[in-house]
Amino acid sequence: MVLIMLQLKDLPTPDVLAKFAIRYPDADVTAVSSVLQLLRVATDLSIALDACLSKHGLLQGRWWVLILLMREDDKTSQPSILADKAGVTRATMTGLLDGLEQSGLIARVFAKEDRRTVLINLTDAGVKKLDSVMPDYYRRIRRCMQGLDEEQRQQLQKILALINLGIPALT
Amino acid sequence: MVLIMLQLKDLPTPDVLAKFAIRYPDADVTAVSSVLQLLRVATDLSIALDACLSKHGLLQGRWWVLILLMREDDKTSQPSILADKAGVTRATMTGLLDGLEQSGLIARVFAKEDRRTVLINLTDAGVKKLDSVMPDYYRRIRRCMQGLDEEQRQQLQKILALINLGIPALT
DNA sequence: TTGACTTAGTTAGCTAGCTAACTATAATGG
DNA sequence: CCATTATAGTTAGCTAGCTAACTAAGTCAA
Repeated sequence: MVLIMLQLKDLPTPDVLAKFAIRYPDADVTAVSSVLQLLRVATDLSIALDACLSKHGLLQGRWWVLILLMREDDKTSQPSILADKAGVTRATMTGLLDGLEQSGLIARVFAKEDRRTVLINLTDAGVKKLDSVMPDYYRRIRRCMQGLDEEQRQQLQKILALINLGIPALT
Repeated sequence: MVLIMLQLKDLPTPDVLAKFAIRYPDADVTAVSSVLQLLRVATDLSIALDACLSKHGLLQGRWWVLILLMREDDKTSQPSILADKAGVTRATMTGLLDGLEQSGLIARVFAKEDRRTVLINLTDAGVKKLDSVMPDYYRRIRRCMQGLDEEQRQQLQKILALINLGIPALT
């Protein structure tokens, strides 16, 4: 997964927003500030999680591939399926798998029935790597979210679902 | 601003999360799913906004620089200040300004009092460009957020502020 | 006043995404 | 049953971030 946006260190103050709202009357001030804050917090979260992964020698893209493989009962999948699930192109997946194969965390096996397809297998080393990363990762998420009670988490998910509904209106 | 993360097309279903929670008892299921959904929605939002900007021939980084300049009363700033406000390195800002200068949207002027500093000025063409982009951008944000009433927007901002407080605990 | 340090900006080279073009294999239909 | 089309994966080259190293200019203190 890869979200691209500026870090927005300098969110507009209410008076800056008001000034822009005068010049551009279409501006919905609370909508804009909500969206910007959402992007800002998500960016900071993503950067912090990246830092956690890099301590374990992983990058977000590669780590996500390991998780997708771990979800499979036989710890096996295919590049095209992994690309769809991770939301990257097949070309990008080729690169991610190259890195993981070099580190010995996955193995490429050619399929017998269809010689076009490659089976991607999570190796024992890959399982071991995830087993060392995930507890740390989950502990950090827990600590980060401990200020929110169960009701607030549900509110957040509901609100995010509403925003998600509105995203098609953007394009 | 640039947020980096996978697209997470395939968020874990509750039963996948539960399976992982058994293997990794530190997992806080509602915390993890909230964080992942937050990253997912923010990613989709960011991609949709990028698409909007690219229709106007802009990229997010460059557009953000124009906005920062528009906020200044004299429509002028410096590369280092812009870099800090945008949350990018000075090297990155050099590249962004190169592109904007080539398009004629900003101009570099050497300062007289300190010959190290370069003054960045938003040109008339830059103002015109923003005046054509911002109304469209604001209209889209409005439409995207129209499903949320004022109370929900406040709830969102409050919850995001709480998460933001927890982010230092991640590192 | 000159040598060491600081600051502003740029350049060079790295990364991990992307698209487009390619090879190899399989499926299909006239 | 062979020509066309579709599918799986890879390669090549682009982009916009990054870090590290650099130049040029200003500051400060012995």
